[in-house]
Order: sequence, then structure tokens, then C-alpha cells
Amino acid sequence: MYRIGELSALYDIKADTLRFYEKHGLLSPSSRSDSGYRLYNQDDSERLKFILRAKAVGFSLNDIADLLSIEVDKSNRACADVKALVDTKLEQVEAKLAELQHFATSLKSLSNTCCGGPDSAEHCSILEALESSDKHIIAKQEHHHFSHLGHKD
Amino acid sequence: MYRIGELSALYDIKADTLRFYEKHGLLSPSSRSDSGYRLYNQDDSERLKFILRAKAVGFSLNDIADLLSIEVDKSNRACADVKALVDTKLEQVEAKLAELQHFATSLKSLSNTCCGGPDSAEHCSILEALESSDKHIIAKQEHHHFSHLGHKD
DNA sequence: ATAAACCTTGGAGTTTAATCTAAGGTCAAG
DNA sequence: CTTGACCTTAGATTAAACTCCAAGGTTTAT
Repeated sequence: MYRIGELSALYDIKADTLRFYEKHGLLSPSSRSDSGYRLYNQDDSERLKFILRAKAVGFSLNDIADLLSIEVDKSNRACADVKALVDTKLEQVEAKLAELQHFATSLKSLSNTCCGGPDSAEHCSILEALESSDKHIIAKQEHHHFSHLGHKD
Repeated sequence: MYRIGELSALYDIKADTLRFYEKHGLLSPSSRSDSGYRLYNQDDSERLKFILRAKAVGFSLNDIADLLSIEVDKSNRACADVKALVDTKLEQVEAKLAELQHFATSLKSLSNTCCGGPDSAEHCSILEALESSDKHIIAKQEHHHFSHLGHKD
């Protein structure tokens, strides 16, 4: 069992943030001490980890509440409803994944192209890298027989 | 050349948002009409696309300004500085990618497990799926020896 | 030439997600 | 048995990212 200060320290957030999440229905401590202190158990901690992960990849607290509601009213929802909700979120996640992979490719290409030395960065630009990675994809489609050289997804 | 209303319509955002981005140094129109109307060109439009993509994957406008600054002061920065900045952002992107892949796996497993029918969703939970996908990974790693059980990160 | 639909600015208001403040209760250590 | 670090509540304040409003100028179609 963690008190609010212990759990918040564990995830490097403020105790206030945990109270805020509780007020907004995202995470309630599973019990209270005799004196009213919040007591969080391991499941509560897992749930918090989920919330923080989802937040880190760009979901709003409302989005996260939607996802968590799948658990909360488990037996009150038809499986079809749950599936629809999950599939919608899955589409969002996969769209984000595609964007991020695009970003990662561009950043890598930028990092590799860049001399890394003390010269001016005349040709270093994210936008150029994004453009050239677009072009690279097109080029790859037209020259697929070179695919064994630096194959990327 | 696009006027503010045209560009905002193109990306389904408010004209106010474009003025806000301008005020905060993220995107300025490359020119103005005689009467002072903002005129955005194709490069401006690309830059906006980048901003919206980065936002969608969870970067703050400050983060995005950092990334764009790589372009803005191109020849004023040493290549080494650019490389350091890019590599920092790349680490962030790859951390987000890992989180998202974790999510996508869990959501897929949830979607597959779920009957999708009119029955109650007794066993449908994101948290369970996240847990079980964790366990799955561990199970795979320890598949040949059952000597240690309950190993967790 | 005048309405409708655009645009300008400055400034105020909203939403989301915290974060802080005040006034007090709890608990372990000296 | 008091000091200091913790906790409680309600409510105020902050920061980021918009979003709206008022008062007026511009463009285009009838």
C-alpha cells in the first residue's frame, strides 16, 4: 500500500495530480486509512502507469477515461460496444504510429546526413528531411531492386 | 497562394489558430497582400502540415518550435548543435514509438479476445490486455525454463 | 453601390491539466 | 508533548493552446 506521497514520488508527479485524477474519475485509491489518508495498491499503481503512458503518447485525459471505462463498467457493456470503442482507439493509435515512424525516419536521416561537426548547418532541416524521406519512399518504389541496401520500414 | 481562410479550411483548423501560431513564432505567412491580408505559399503549407503532425503525436508547441528552429537558423548553428538537438528529439520519438507499439499490441489483443457479440464484456479490459501482453513477452523469453515464476519489471 | 463574405487588430474568454494556498488533522521521533 | 513531515478539504491560480468578440477595412457579386 502506498500513501499519496509515496505513489506520486514513484512516478515523479505531484500528489495534487493524483487528487486531480481522482476528482476526474481516472484513478481512485482502493482504500483509505482510519484517518482518511488515501491508500493505493498495486492495481492502482498499474492503472496510474497506464494513464501516464497514454498521456505521454498524446491522448487527452478524456480519451484515457474512455479507454479505462472499458474496464470500469465491464459487465454492463455489451462486448460489441467494447469492440467498437477499442477498434476506434486502435485506428487512432495506428495513425499516430505511422506519423511517428515517419518522424523517426526523418530524424534519423537528418542525424546521418548532418556532418556533426563545427560547420554551419546549411543543409540541416527537418522539413527538408521529411520532404526527402517522402521522395525516398517514392524512389524506393521505383528502384526496388536496391532494397537490400539499408532496408527500412 | 492561400489566404488565411483557405489554408485553415485546407487543414480543418480555425483561422484564429493560424494567427495564434504566427504570434508564437511557429508559422508566418511568406507575404501579405497590398491590403494587409496574409498570403501563405506552398512552403508555408508544408510547414503547417509538419506542425499539425507533430502536435498529433503529442509534441507541445514548444517542442515543435525547437524542431523547426533547426530550419529557421540553419546557417547560424553549428552542425554539432543541430545533431545534438535532433538526437534528443529522436530519443523522445523512439520512446513514444515503443509506448505506442505496446498500446497497439494490447488493443489488438483486446479486440481479438473480445467476442464482439451482444454478451457482457466481463473479461474485456485494457489493463488486463496490457498486463497479459507484458506476461506474453515474459513468457516468450522464459519459454524453455519454468524455474523462476512471477518475474516482473 | 451595397450587401455578403472575406480580412485586419487588440483584447477578452474558454478548456484542459495541473499546481498552489489556507486552514487544519495525523503520526513517528526526540 | 511538541516539532516536522506527512495528510485532509475546498477553492484560487497558473500555463498552454486555443477560441471568440468588437470595430472596422477589403473584395466580389448583383
